Amino acid sequence: MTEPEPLPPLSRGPLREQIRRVLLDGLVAGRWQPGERIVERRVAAELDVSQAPVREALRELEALRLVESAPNKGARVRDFDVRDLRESYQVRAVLEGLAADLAVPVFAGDVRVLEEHTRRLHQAAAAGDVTAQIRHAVAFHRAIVAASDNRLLLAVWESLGVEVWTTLSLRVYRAELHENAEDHEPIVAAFRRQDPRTGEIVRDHVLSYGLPPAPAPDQA
Amino acid sequence: MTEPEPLPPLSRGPLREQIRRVLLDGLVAGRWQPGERIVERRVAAELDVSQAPVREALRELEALRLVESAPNKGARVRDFDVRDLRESYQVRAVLEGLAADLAVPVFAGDVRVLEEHTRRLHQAAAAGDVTAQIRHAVAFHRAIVAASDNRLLLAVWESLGVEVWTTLSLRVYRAELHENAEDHEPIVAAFRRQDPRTGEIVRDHVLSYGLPPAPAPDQA
DNA sequence: ATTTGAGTAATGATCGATCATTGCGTAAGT
DNA sequence: ACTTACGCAATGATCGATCATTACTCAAAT
Repeated sequence: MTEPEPLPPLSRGPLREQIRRVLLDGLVAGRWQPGERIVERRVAAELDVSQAPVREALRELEALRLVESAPNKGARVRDFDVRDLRESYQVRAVLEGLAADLAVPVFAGDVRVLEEHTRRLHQAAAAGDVTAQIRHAVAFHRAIVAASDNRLLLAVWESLGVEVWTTLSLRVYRAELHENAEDHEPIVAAFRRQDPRTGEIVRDHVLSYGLPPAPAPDQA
Repeated sequence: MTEPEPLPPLSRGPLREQIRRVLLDGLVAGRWQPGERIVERRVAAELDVSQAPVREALRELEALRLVESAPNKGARVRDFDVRDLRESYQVRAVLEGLAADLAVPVFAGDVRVLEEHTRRLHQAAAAGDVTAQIRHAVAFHRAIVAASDNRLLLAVWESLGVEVWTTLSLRVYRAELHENAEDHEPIVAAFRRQDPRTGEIVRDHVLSYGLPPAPAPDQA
């Protein structure tokens, strides 16, 4: 088995997953506006599939809180607001704070993985690739959660849909991109020296994302 | 509209919800054992419904991590272990800790709701009704999370399925029932005096649930 | 003009049937 | 005996059609 890529699988995975991706892309691209309905049959016809897998895909989007639905009412795109972002960062902060505390002994000072993510984040920033910046910043945070060795914690964190929400927050109301590489250095350093306050540091780092655009620091 | 109860609705709500309840009850009652498969068609035939709503109900159980499934493999009852409980309490601890901090100014010292839950918990304990104990203890914790006024936090907490998991943990391996009423008094008191350490107190309280049976306290 | 209610189109919820994958038993081949 | 390939039953995934609820139109009644 030395073949690197057998062939680009024309249709990989269950249908519902492909549909979910299409819907996700559509939401991120703004094809459906907030408040707009997503009609199961219309999507099904458009993708030339039946209603069933579309339903299932919509359920997954509902779990990500990207759409909301009531019985016999169907799904509609959620109308995001700043409150959603604040709530998200509050929850992320405590989750990732816990993850960091749990991850410190797991990393055991070996932070090469985190350094690699930071490096790519730097590269993306230098190239001005916002999408890649988000992707690598999220990967950085995810690596911490994954290292916590708490499966539930990882599952809950994934259910927040951090990458999609971050992307959307940039699109919907042109929020600032907080994820700059420098901010992650202190975190890497904390893990490197196995600082008992690493959780606290990570928590405050995430929490700072949800804060107003950063007050002018030129006043003592 | 003064009629108190028009009629006990013979079949309320969407089918999938009724089915979900049946499956939940079955799991809690031990009708399906850990590791056992739950076959969509068999359940459908047994309840005289079609496969579709059963599928949807199973998806919800999967979200509660009560069953696990892989594509084309179907669902099977998860094989819970102590690790699951430990993970659950760790996550609950930070979530409810955050909720408590957010809820302090919301309660503003008015803890009548929490007192009521505590009172009922006492009653249930006195009556030896374990199920009611769990129900009221969970309601107590849920009240704190609900008071946090963070919708995402509440949604994430609900997704943990605390009540079902607590009940199951008693059934599967006869875990101890930690939820005794006295333990909740310090929490109520902290909210009453709006203690800035309330979050910390709640966090430690929840975390203590996941600890071993409590070491003998007779040694200084 | 406003309200009420029948009628209807749109669409979610559910159904019964079919397609496709998996698991497993069985037998030929070594 | 062990391995491999074939065939079949079980079952998840998907489909096309039907049922049931909702949202809406519009006209008659007030």
